[in-house]
Amino acid sequence: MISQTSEYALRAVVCLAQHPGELHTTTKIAKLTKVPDPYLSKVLLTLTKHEVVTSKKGLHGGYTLAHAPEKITLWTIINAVDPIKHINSCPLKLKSHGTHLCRLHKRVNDSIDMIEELFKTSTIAMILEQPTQSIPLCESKKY
Amino acid sequence: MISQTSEYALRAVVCLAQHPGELHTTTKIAKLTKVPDPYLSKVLLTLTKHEVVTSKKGLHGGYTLAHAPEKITLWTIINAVDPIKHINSCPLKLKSHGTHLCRLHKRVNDSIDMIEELFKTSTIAMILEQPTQSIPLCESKKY
DNA sequence: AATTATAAAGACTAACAGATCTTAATATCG
DNA sequence: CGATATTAAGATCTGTTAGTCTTTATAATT
Repeated sequence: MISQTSEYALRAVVCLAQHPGELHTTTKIAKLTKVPDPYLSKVLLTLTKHEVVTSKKGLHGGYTLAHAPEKITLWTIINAVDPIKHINSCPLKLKSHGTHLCRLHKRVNDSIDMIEELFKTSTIAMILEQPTQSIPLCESKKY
Repeated sequence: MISQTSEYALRAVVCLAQHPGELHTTTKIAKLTKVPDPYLSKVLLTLTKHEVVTSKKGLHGGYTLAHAPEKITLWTIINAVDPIKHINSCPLKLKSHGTHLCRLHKRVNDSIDMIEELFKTSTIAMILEQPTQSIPLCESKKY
């Protein structure tokens, strides 16, 4: 339902949010999030371009969040790496439907709208809010 | 968000539902739904195996719905060709999370649950209910 | 029985997402 | 300045999904 890339991006951002202000190298994030290191570097590059995270090059460089966790939604992240596609016009290209979807495509698109809305109203801060039994990315109860 | 294959399957079933009782060949459905003919035959095969449609071989054969449109939901169809995968346990395989998801994966899985629920409560009969401005698959107002 | 139209099945190809590897650019530190 | 650790960028490999093609099995008609 959501792509592997999106899942990885979410993990990376959550990881950075758990250590506010600190710079993390790709390798470190990769280990903490269990994402393949070289692939993660691509994902982080995309997140940088979309200004979800900021990067610092060179020795002692790394990544950090570009904004406060309250300002970053799941949608921001997903949309950066793998944008949600809405059905804006008839997939069959029927002229008479045009932008006025039939019930079938309306219904499918409604579900997409619904998910997008949920993601837009879910901030990283909410994800980090204590306490639940499981802490994102962490094996124990502390992080 | 939903796969191309699912979209094709939905179209095919809607198409059959619009002509109740009639047998349709793959080629005919392909034309009406604008789906590539040889690929559609694969999709229809899957739908047959999941008893969404029934097939009749040989001369004057074809496909028809296996059940009344009221009994077939969008979920039935999507689940047959491209099942919705839920997050049942921690994608990072963290032992302490196990089946108890953290907030991140809970939130993502909630969205999947939500979509599934919408699809489960959407029948083909509802899709065909008259009238809206656009009739599924049809260019004009008549079918 | 022969012919024909059809679904079923499987082999093959193409495109794309996911994942890896290599090199270049850049910043820090001694 | 030179060495080093890091991101940036791009080339390449791989596996999956989408799409095509060919052959086989089956049923109806003549």
